[in-house]
Amino acid sequence: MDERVPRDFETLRATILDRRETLPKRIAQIAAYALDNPDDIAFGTAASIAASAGVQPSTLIRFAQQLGFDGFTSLQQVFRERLRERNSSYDERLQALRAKADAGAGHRAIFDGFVAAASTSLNDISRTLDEAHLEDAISLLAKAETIYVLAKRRSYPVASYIAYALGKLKIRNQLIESAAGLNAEMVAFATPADAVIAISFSPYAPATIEEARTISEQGVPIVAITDSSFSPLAQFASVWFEVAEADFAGFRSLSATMALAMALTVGVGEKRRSTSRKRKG
Amino acid sequence: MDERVPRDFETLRATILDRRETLPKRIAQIAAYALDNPDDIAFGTAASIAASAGVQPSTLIRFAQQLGFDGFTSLQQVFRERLRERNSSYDERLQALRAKADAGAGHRAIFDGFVAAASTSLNDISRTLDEAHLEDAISLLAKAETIYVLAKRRSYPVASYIAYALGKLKIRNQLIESAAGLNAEMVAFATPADAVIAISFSPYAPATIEEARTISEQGVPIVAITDSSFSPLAQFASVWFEVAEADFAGFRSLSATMALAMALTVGVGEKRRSTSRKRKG
DNA sequence: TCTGAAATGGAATGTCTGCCTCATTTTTTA
DNA sequence: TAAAAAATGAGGCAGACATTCCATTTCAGA
Repeated sequence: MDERVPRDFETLRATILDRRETLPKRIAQIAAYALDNPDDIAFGTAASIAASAGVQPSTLIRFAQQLGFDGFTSLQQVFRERLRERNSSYDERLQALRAKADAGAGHRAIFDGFVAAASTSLNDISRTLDEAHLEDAISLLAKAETIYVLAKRRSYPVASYIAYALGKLKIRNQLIESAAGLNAEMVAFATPADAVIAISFSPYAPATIEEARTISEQGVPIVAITDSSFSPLAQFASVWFEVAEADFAGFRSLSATMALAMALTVGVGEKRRSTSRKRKG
Repeated sequence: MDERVPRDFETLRATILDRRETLPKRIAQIAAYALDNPDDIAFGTAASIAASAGVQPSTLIRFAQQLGFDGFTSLQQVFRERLRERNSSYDERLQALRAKADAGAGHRAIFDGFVAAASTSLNDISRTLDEAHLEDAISLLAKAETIYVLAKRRSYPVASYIAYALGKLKIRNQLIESAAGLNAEMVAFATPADAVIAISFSPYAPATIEEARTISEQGVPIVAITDSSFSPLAQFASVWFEVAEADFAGFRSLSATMALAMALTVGVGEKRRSTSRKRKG
């Protein structure tokens, strides 16, 4: 192997596309197959890949050598590395991006950081979400006459999207925002036949906590989305979800919370539809 | 292999964690290693993995058999499948999840769908974002005296998060919401020394378009986030970004828009800091 | 402490691997 | 068209592979 061997997948890909025209027929056949089915190259054996691509194993090795590798195995490493890297812990990537952004690597690095933070958060919640809690929360909310949505500051965008989605689904809801200063009155309307979605992360907005306390004392069931079991919200909640959002440049991602919020909202919509069908049927 | 063999990685993971306590010492050692280094299991050979984990190859096979597989190779398939799936086009996964949710596969499927939609959107924007546009937009916004943030309905949550973040960064800003009905007056205050971030997706909220038109006629530069070059927002904008958000169950993800919005916000913060440093120095 | 069972280590085994070689076919060049 | 060069196919080989087997150690219960 000389020094010009493509070591990463993108370079390899470019090299192949570049030489495509000049490659012999069978070699080109493999080249096309390799770019179309990179996963097969990564995991298959020379024999199995050759069979899938409709060539002899020896041709596969010649293809690798033509690209400067010393054999099929070296070529395969590049395809494996690609899967590894794509899949590599987002946490590590996030660390690297943070360092890069700190070093002043430009605005693209900041953007990449936010994307990575969002991806990390989605990954995390996807692994940790408790399905039973999800079912419980949806059942609880589906029974409510009015769903109150409670969140301030950083969590407020999520609340506003929930309110928007509930409205679209024609589910009666009330967003409790701080602007108008009428929160106490709004909260007082809630009865045990209603339900609340409350969202708050550390540092917990005192108003959110206070309103949650008041409303829970009125016997209104609460579904909480928060960030740890020590959260003051957790103690008032009938069901609560722990969502760990990764942060970047001092701002936490909302992507995981958003995904959960939308699942709750649409889940309630589905549940209501299927329940009313049953009643009618 | 009987029918209870874990076929997918998550089930396998759960099974291992479940049995962790009851496993023999060496087997447990491998179990821990496998969950910590899944990539090594996927790519390594029985000998190399055993060496890394500090056990004999035969133990590795016993581990696989204890889980119900007929050998190490079968176990390895699960770890390989995991990499394949993770890497497989999110679009395909999303399609599958939509079908699943339509078939009434429960609320977990809905949640997975929103997570996949968010991931797809993040992937897309990561590939397509124009770095030059990002720089232009940040320069433009960094020069503004006041940043007006303009968005309704579905885009409003993004606007509210931008406003929150700008406030945290002590950047003067004004969120133009529909609630108070004072939009016309607010818009009238904007001068060419200010700037606007406008966000709107199809179907474009008429109010957003109208306000954007008015404000651009006043000579105020606009940074737009929208979903196609046919968007009416694009024609008023000095810089505009095309963001394609995947949708699920009728609701589009906001994750890509959020990431871009935060990059703009924090980018402006950074730029202001470095500019003021230069002025002082 | 003794005894049987379970767990472990390590070498032996037969299969399958990648790669080389050489005969044959196809393409290029004069 | 003939000769040379390149490309291809297919069989064979050495080595690496997963797996099995058996001797030894560790553990549990009486």
